[in-house]
Amino acid sequence: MSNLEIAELLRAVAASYQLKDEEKNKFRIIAYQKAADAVEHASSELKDLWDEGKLDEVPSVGKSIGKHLGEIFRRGRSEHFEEVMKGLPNQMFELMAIPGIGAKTAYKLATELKISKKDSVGSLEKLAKKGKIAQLQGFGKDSEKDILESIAGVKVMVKRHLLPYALQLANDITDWLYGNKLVLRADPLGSLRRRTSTVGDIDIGVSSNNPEAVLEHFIHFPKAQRVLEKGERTASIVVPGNIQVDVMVQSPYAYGALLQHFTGSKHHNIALREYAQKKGMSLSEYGIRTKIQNYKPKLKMYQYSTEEEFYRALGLEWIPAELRECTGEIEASLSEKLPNLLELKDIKADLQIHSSFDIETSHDLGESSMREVIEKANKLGYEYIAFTEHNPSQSKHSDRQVLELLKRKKDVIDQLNYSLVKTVKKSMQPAKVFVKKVKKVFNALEIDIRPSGKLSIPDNGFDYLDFALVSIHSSFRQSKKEMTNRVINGLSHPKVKIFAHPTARKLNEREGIELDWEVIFEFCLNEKKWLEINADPMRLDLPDFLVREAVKKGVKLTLGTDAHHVQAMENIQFGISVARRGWATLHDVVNTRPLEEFEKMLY
DNA sequence: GCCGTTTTCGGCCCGACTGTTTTCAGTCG
Repeated sequence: MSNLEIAELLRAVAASYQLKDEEKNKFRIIAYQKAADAVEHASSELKDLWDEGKLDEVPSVGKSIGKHLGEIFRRGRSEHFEEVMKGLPNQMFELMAIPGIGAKTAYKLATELKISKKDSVGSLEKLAKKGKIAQLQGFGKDSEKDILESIAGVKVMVKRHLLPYALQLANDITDWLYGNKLVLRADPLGSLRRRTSTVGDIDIGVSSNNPEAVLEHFIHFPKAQRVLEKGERTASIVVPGNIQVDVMVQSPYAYGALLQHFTGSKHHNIALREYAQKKGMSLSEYGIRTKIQNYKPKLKMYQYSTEEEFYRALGLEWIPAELRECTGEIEASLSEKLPNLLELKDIKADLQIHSSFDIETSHDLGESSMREVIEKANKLGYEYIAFTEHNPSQSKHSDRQVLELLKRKKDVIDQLNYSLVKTVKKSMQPAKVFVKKVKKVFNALEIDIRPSGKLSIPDNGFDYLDFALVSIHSSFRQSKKEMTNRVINGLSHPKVKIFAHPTARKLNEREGIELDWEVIFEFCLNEKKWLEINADPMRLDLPDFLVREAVKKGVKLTLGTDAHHVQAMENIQFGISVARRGWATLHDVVNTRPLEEFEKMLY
């Protein structure tokens, strides 16, 4: 059972309790919902944790739930869960996938209408179209219409959105908002601000003294397909692709509280409020209510215009948005141990770039020339870069031909380096403005690790390289053990320094490979190998939670864009976000080092 | 059912919005 399936099961159990004995113990319901969230966000498979006896490391999974899950892993089912869910129609759990339908509504619909077991959602849709829902007690024409619209939304639901797409959309909306003079500030918040790898909804905070006028303007966003709700302070619309956009307005005096509230994550906010409560404070998007002795309403509301003030009022250092996932950031802030996170300006090189120099590669070649890439690297202020085309395809070449191609590339790069040295010397003439320029380009290669663990170039091919990256591009479904051995073998050559896009995941397309990360981390640490954070928005690989583990262990990281076109070199910002989400500092990332230091680290 | 910076017992985040209601329940973030 996957984590997602377990989370669904726990939610079903929570829903069952909600129907059966809400009054008796409503906190048990919350406990199951919390456990479901925790399981869904867990960074390891629960089955693996259970195997290792580490189930109690998952927060919100305690003795009781842990015992039932153990039973599931051992026997495939839990008697207790079955008992709790007994007598409830299966269809109701499926209907709960429709936004706006919770446990009680789902139960009512499932029991009072003849919902098909096979396709509950489709069946409900048909009945709604016949007007059957509106006839039920407690429902009406409007709720029937809402349900139909929600079902239509579920049907065209697209996968979660990649960061560049979500950022563009958010920018379009804030531009539209700024078209209204009453908007003092508009900021993309939520998961977009936290820079999660993919984004579901778009959340936007607005500072204004006239919320109603601002919301009225917002719902007329030209691309709005329908308005989900509009109140005094918040409104939600749907834009093409069934993407929900939520806007929340706050006065400039209290805007700091809104920024904090709406950035989340949910778990960070809950933890923060629990912490505040112990200090006699209550947090909301309006500010902080604090207990005051001899004060009439007992609680006095304080407003904060900035987030920094808001956190400070709680006795905390401001926490960077990327860290707000309830994974220890509050404790770190409290003890002034927040990491000094990596920043864009720290990066001195891009360590994965594919040029158009044709060495008849096994996978796609880049589209920009080496000259164009160097020019772009100059603009980005880099000190050095690496050309990392794929290895020449093996099937189409003999070893001798591969060596020939590698030599050709080396000759060209040698020439390039020669000309770079000359221009650097020239630019160092006195009285000239010092411009940071690329001083050296490295001759590297991205080499496939074959299923056997062998690399896809002949051994003497390494003579032509400064260093190499290795990566998985085939047979993604090997067992964890096989895959781990394969990768260790692939990393073993002394000139192999970087394990590129280590999980080989493609967001929205395929899961990553299975690896024994403990073994990989250990190997990298001992053998001085580096794990890449691939900044391609489709990859963002190493994923943030593994970056965090690597950083804890002291494993060094590299950032590379995997650019196949100069434009894509700007994606480095997304790699930075992943590094920050993994608590990485400048010291954890190799290509923050100046050229001379980097060269020393290579050998 | 979970959990511990006053606690192994006694708490458990906080508010907005909607529809069907005559004061609130359900859902969501």
